Amino acid sequence: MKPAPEELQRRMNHFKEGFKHSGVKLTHQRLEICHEVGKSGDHPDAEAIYRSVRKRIPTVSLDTVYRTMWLLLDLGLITTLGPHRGRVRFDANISSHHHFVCTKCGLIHDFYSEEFDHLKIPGDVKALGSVEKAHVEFRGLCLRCSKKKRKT
Amino acid sequence: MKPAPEELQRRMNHFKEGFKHSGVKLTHQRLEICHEVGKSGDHPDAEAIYRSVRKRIPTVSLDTVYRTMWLLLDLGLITTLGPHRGRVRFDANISSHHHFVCTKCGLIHDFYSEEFDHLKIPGDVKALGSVEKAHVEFRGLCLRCSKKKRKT
DNA sequence: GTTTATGCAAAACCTTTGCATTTTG
DNA sequence: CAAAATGCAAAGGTTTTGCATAAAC
Repeated sequence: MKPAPEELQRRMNHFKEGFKHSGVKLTHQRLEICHEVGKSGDHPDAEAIYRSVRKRIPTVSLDTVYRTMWLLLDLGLITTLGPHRGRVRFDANISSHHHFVCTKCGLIHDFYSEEFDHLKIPGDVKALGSVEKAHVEFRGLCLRCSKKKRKT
Repeated sequence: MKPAPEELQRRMNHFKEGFKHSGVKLTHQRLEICHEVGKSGDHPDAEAIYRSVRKRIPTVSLDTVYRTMWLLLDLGLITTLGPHRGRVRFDANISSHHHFVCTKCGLIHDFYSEEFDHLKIPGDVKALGSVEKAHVEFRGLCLRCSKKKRKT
């Protein structure tokens, strides 16, 4: 499910705009990393991005990939899937429930909703496999983080 | 948001049943680990569980905690937050979208839905903070994994 | 008693950091 | 040119593994 060429173009512009806007330098490496991430249809990890970029810039290093990805994340130009930076967390609550996640501090709060437990599954999702559970995640800032001054 | 005592009891029974059913041994350590996880209202990482359990079994080791958690996961008695074991993955798709996640192989597939983009936010969630985005995740087995024989 | 799980220590793995060098604006 | 970013190598943190000992069935 790779993005169409126009979509990639749009993403690249968005990345470049974001960089300029925040005054960070548009280096060769960063642009190539953005290009790789932007054209990926799956959800690559740092290693995968590193491998791809290395085809074009053989001297690029893995830590530059990480630095660039966290930069993109801080600028709100990408999101991450999975655990808040590294650690796996476990959920003992096997009854169906949903989460509010603070994008800043990583706080996760459970909530329950009959309605969300039984969301209608779209046809194109049914085609992907058998759905066992629906899980809704609301992302935003928790009260505590809202109070702190924003950095922008 | 710790579970009520009855709920903890229910969870413990569920854990024990699951263990017996699959023929793994009900060791002292495993039961204590289950107890700690079961009574946790937040979403602890391995280290946090380890620290708690060590108060009761000072000689317990961190790797036993990990082994037990993965066992619980394999038996479907807990879930993890974040799709796959450990690695951070990045998502270049900044337009609002949702995911189908295969709980077995970790495959993640994007899909779009106007409806899910604008889910009504429950009152108790509003009280937690400001919601910026809604994200729906359907979990199940992808076609490929459904075809493979189940291990049970 | 046999099989399975544990604890330890060491390894493997993923991510970050410090610093000299290079590149960007 | 000044400020910021890169690459390298080494460190930091998390998770896994091998193996002898101990515990469960």
